[in-house]
Amino acid sequence: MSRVADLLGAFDLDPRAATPLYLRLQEQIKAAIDAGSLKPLEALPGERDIAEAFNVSRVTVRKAIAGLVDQGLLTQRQGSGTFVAAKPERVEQPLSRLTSFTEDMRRRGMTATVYWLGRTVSLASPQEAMRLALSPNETVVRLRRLRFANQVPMAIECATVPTRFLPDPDAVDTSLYAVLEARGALPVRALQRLHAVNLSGEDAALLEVAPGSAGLAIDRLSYLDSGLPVEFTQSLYRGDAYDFVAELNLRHE
Amino acid sequence: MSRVADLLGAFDLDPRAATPLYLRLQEQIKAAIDAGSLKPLEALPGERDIAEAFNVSRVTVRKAIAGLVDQGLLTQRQGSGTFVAAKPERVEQPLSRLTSFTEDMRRRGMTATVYWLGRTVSLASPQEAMRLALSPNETVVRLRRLRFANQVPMAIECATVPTRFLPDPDAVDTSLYAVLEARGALPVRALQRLHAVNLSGEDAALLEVAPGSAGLAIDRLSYLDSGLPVEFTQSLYRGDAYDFVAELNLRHE
DNA sequence: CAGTGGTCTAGACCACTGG
DNA sequence: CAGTGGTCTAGACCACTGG
Repeated sequence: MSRVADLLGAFDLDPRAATPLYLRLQEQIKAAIDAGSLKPLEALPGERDIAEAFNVSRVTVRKAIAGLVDQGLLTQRQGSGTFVAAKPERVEQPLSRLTSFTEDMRRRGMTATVYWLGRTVSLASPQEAMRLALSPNETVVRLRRLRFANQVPMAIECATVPTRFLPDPDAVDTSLYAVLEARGALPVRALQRLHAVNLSGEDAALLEVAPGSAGLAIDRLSYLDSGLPVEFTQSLYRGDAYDFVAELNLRHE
Repeated sequence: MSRVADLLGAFDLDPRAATPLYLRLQEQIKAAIDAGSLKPLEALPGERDIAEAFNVSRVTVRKAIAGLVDQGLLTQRQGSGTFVAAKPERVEQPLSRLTSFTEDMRRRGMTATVYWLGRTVSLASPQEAMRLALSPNETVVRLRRLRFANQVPMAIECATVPTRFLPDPDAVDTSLYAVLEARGALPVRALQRLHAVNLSGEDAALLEVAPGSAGLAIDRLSYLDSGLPVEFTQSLYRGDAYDFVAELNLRHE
């Protein structure tokens, strides 16, 4: 038995079969990887050897391999060979997580504290009414807070929540999300819009940076599972102290 | 002038050119779509006609087309023909998509153009070697570009790619990802880190804003499905002209 | 240097489409 | 039916790798 057949198994190449040759060959190779006869980082036989062993043309072998490379099961290096891809090893967190400042800082090993700039209840502004899908005479709670991480001012945060979901602004201590969760109104999805701004003198002073310093302006609109908007938050983060991290994935169509 | 050349433009097929024939042909077809001489839903000339007109083999034509089909720009129907895909018009994009600037702008209905600031090949810096998992004596391609959307400067982008994945910096025209995809090294996952900065005089001048204006600094490290890092890109976006949008989801534990 | 993958050709036959 | 894309062959030369 040849080395190739050893690794990849026997191959029935009935030319009258319904599925194309290259697809059957692809399945063959895939099976060998799944079965473990080809281990991660191990090299496949050369394309010419596979072609000869299975009595197909090299183009057909390449087409079979190309599909597996696309799928990430194999990698190719010119002049070197074709190799089984390394184990995925994902231990990561989900794509994009919706987190509160408090939780975010705790995960980074920092202590989150808050200085209250204001908590008020008033009629929704036309802009707020539109974003939060409210009728014009509904009321909202506004929570303006200065956020610290390890005593360093990090962000100015202004959250707007319909009183329907949060009747009492004084119920919020450090975490708005904790209170919303307790009231059964925890947002599960959010749309976030983010751009860079030069901080005004007033904002810069609160954040203890020079006027005109770069800041990150983040607008966030959060939704319940039902699709109802719960919270609209405008934040200003210090550009020099905050990193926004995201994991992205390629669309699979 | 033949019908094919009419649609796809003249083609210089210097056989000694650095970039492969099929990639140049691919660019040609793409350009015809972008320029509008091939409109959405319109049929391309037959593969045999293209091959004859450009004096290349049909296999080469098919490989060029295959890449564009993968990118979603073309669709093929056996027995019928190859057609320009319908306008993108995606109402909502998936959670977090890994996109190229070119693609991003096209989706926003803007035209992306590029001014090259430099393309070099050199040894990887220690920092680059670490991020891209290279041995210290490996070489990288550095692509420095100024990105425009509708003639307005939007971003300075500096991409670093191991020559292992991109041997020839001149192969990249507008889209690095298109070239990487053609070379079978399309990243499928990326980690992005983003913060606000005040733009230096030099960067501000390139972006046509006042020195010290706020900008968005985005570092992105992209990975193959195998987990191997492919590309490290540092970008500076104009704070006043670019919105970064993300959809977030609550962790499900 | 031998061996690898990367590109390319000129041809062939097939299944399918649509007038 | 002519024309299309889908598959496949047997060969060639290239750039690159790594001993």
